[in-house]
Amino acid sequence: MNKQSYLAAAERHCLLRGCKLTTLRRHILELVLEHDGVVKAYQVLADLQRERGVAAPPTVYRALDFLVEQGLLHKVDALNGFVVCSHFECNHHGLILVCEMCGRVEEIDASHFLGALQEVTEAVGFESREQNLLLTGVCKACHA
Amino acid sequence: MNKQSYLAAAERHCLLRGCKLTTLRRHILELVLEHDGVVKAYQVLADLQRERGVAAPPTVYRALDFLVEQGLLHKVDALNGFVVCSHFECNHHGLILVCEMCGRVEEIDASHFLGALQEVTEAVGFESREQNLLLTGVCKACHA
DNA sequence: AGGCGACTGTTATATAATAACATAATGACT
DNA sequence: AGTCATTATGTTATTATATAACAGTCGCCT
Repeated sequence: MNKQSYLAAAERHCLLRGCKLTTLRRHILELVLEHDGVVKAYQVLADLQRERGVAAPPTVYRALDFLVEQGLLHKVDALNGFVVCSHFECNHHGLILVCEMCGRVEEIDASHFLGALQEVTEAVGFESREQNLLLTGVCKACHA
Repeated sequence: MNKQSYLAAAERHCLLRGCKLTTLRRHILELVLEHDGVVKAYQVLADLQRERGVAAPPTVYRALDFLVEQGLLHKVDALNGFVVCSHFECNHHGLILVCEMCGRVEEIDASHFLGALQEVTEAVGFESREQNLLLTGVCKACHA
């Protein structure tokens, strides 16, 4: 999916959910899209400053948090970063594979798995929040 | 397992692996054991300072990194914290459940599961590092 | 117009982690 | 014992990540 159609889909997605993809938020989303794979908040901040002059951390963090909340981005805790979600429209449980070498990200659907996972945790009385799982490793390209 | 036998087991573990559980590292491990669940590096630092006077972040981080490397602790990225590993002796693939309410941690074995997960990732040519998975949610006690 | 709610701007600060270099302890070898 | 290399720890400073708190703005509703 190219950036334009992604952004259009994101617009629709927000409309459906009754939330506002404002100019700023859309701008931040575009900045994230400019990069392959995982992007850091302060990288986005730098990009924003380059295009717009001054900008402070909260501006970026608030927008990123919004985008995560709407399912448009995932937060990658292990790397203190963010990555675009490629299947925000389907109700999915993604498994996010992050390459340690190149930083690129692959998101595969693992709904059946994570469903089973949920059963395991429920067996011990633990109610896990819906979330995406993340694995780090080495991708096909870098592994060769 | 109580703290004393845990520490004794940790000693053995390190001996077997040919690495040194020095006084400092052991001390840090004890400090982590003092807490239930997830502990933060700066909390450990504060504990250490209380007992020993001055101490700087690298002292703590280095020890924590060592303990993670030896499998005695897990790093909990989502919370910027650390938690003791309760099964460092068996070669396990743990699934770590962190309660958002109380911060307590439950580690269950999910080897079969994570083995299957590995197959899925290999199918797309991704070689995932051995790692423990972590889920956040609400534990039995807090859920009631 | 006025007021409400949301979004955004701004300043300051809290929290987390590491770089770089100095010193000390350990162990191997002669 | 002496020396050398290696590992571990101490120390200072800095970088990186994230949030608190408050001020201003904008759109929208009545």
